[in-house]
Amino acid sequence: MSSEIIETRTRILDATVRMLEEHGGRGVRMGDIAQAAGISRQAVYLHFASRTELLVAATRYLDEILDVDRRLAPSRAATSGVERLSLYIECWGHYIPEIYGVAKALLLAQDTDDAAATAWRDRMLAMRDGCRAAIEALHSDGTLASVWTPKMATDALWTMLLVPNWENLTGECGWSTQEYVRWMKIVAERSFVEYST
Amino acid sequence: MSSEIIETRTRILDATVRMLEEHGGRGVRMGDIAQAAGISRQAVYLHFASRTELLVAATRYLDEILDVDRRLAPSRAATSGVERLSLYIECWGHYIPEIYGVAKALLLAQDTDDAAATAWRDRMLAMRDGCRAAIEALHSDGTLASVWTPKMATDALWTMLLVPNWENLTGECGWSTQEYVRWMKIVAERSFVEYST
DNA sequence: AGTTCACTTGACACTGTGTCAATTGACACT
DNA sequence: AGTGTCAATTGACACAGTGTCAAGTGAACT
Repeated sequence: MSSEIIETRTRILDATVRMLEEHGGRGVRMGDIAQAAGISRQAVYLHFASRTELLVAATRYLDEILDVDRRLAPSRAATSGVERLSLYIECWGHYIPEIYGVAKALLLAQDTDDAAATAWRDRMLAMRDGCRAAIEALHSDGTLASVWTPKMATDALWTMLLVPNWENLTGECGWSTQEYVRWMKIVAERSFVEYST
Repeated sequence: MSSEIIETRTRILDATVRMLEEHGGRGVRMGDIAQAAGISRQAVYLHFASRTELLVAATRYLDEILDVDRRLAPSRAATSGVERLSLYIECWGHYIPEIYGVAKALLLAQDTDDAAATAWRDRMLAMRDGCRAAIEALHSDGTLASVWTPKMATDALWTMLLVPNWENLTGECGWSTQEYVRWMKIVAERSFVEYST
């Protein structure tokens, strides 16, 4: 019976991820998710106290499925700062499209819900750590361009990698994920790596 | 009497701009604006058919007051591509904080309203033209870095200049507008201008 | 005196979230 | 067989904010 609880919860999370993915994170209501999970709208509230809580849980659930840690391993194993920067961008750039639906929904929920704003911020701060690590690696290699302090370079790189930029380039500009990754690498290397080698 | 119509309309627009500026574009309701303008909520609808229409009108009104064209003159008068790029960033970077409240409100309205999305997109496309002009200027100077096509460089510069980036750097990272402008100039020059001169 | 027009007041429809209460149906324990 | 538990169901409702509608007020123009 306790396995049934888990099962329904999982079915809701699956439905949430699927629906958000399908609709680009926009206009998916609690009732739609419930319907997709084959239960009543009210039953969703037996497992998640609010829409935001569901979205946050879906984010975590998706992270688990996609195995973020494994994906980040190559970047962590890099032997130079330049390589680390490049591999981190590669990893994140391919990750965004996979989480986009859920991420967008959380991003939109921010406007009306403080809990959603906090959850999103936390998530982005975790991503910032990766940026910091890459910049630190450059710094200790002595290859961080001298115009930057590590803190400022981290902020700048972090901001560039934020979801809305990916959204604009792939949506409005019609870029592919490949092109996005290539762009980010070029901009980041030219901006943060000292020319002279 | 026709001057009274205009007066009330203007009073509403003034109130809208003021309220949005004060509250960072968030959580300002039709009733709040009406109250600030000294009229009833319903009276606002006598002048603007919807919240979105009011926001769009407020944007135009603010553009008029701030005299965008005059501000852009120095950048248009630049004698080199590099100078034009730098002056355009300077201009836009100082413009964002002045329009932020209204811009944010329109940005938020996008989620629920297609008309708002279109209005915002148009606005951003106008800004993109400035980016294109700067990149073209580099290109015809022969100083556009060879990794870029003009179209891709335009997309990339445009995306970097988008409001959410300014928002993250000044909000989350605590940068001043000065620092933001300095950052953008450094990143843009290093990214788009050929080193060798 | 009568018309026009901006504006007011008050009521209401609509949407989506979240809550509450009463009910059903399956399973487990005795 | 009888009882309790618990997930889930149904239906109703509160709440917020936008937008609509109808009737009424008051000042200016003719």
